[in-house]
Amino acid sequence: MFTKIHKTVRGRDALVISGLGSYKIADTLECGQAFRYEPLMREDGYVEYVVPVANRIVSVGQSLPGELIFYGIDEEFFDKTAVPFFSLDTDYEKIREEITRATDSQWMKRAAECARGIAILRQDPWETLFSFIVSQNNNIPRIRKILFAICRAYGENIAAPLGTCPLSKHEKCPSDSACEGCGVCYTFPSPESILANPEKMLPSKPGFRYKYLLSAARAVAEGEINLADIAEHKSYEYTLGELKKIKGVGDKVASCVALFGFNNLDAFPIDVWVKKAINDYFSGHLDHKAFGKYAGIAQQYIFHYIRNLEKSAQEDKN
DNA sequence: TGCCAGGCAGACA
DNA sequence: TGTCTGCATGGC
Repeated sequence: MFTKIHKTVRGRDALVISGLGSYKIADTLECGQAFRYEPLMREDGYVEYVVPVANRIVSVGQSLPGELIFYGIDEEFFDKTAVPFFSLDTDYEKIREEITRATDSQWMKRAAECARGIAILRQDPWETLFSFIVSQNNNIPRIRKILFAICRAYGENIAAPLGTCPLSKHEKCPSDSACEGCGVCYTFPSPESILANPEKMLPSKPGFRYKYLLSAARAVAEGEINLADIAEHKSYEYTLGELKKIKGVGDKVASCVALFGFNNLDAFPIDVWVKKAINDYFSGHLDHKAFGKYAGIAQQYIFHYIRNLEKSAQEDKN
């Protein structure tokens, strides 16, 4: 269990959380499960990110694994909202050991070691659903770009009063009136606001996904699927079945939403990267059920590791 | 310049 | 039931 201490860090009031095992905020945010975050600082082993959490701008920094520094949030918001969002109440070190024990594959053991510190966030189900529809046949930088543009088009700026967003002084956010440079400082558009003016999405260039985003907005707004009911049900199979009722949502998107939006840790999304890992390192077959209720976390380790391997190989080539 | 990306639906065999 | 193809667009 973690401990909380209020103190001044880097000249700012902060809530410092210790005892989080190997938790790494950079790997957790940048491992492909979330798209709306913005790195604010990376220097001398210190990283800091700005993340919208439940319509508040949260600034979180880290110098040491297992210790997070939250700026500008009160303890009540931390306990009720930040703890579940960042999954700080889950012992990922124990889960990682369990996953390592469940496999004979040395490659999988290395993947678990490489991904040490990654936690599965508990994101808003609607935002996760919308985001992973955008992710179809797309790359992460472009997914972020599209989502940021859509948030700017529809969302309400939550940086008010002006200057409360740390990004307002950031080079990526040159605006002196509000945070118009990125999508982090905006609320995520509701299904109803999308339906009220769907054409506003078009300048964000969602491409062929436009019709799928509309069908998702319609399904949620008109009650064909009930996200609160799915969250209450807590079963992966039920979540998958409900989400796949939406035109444009297949196994991959539905299982990502189950994992990252509904915390179904047994979900096992198979995308091009995981498929490649299974083909190259598991002789074309991987029984994910061997990882039991943590299959989704094992999947994220595989995704993270294979992408890092490919990235290193590419850097060696250049 | 061309390949590819956290896929999916529809056509066809 | 399984395989193939078109879809929009831009990152690399």
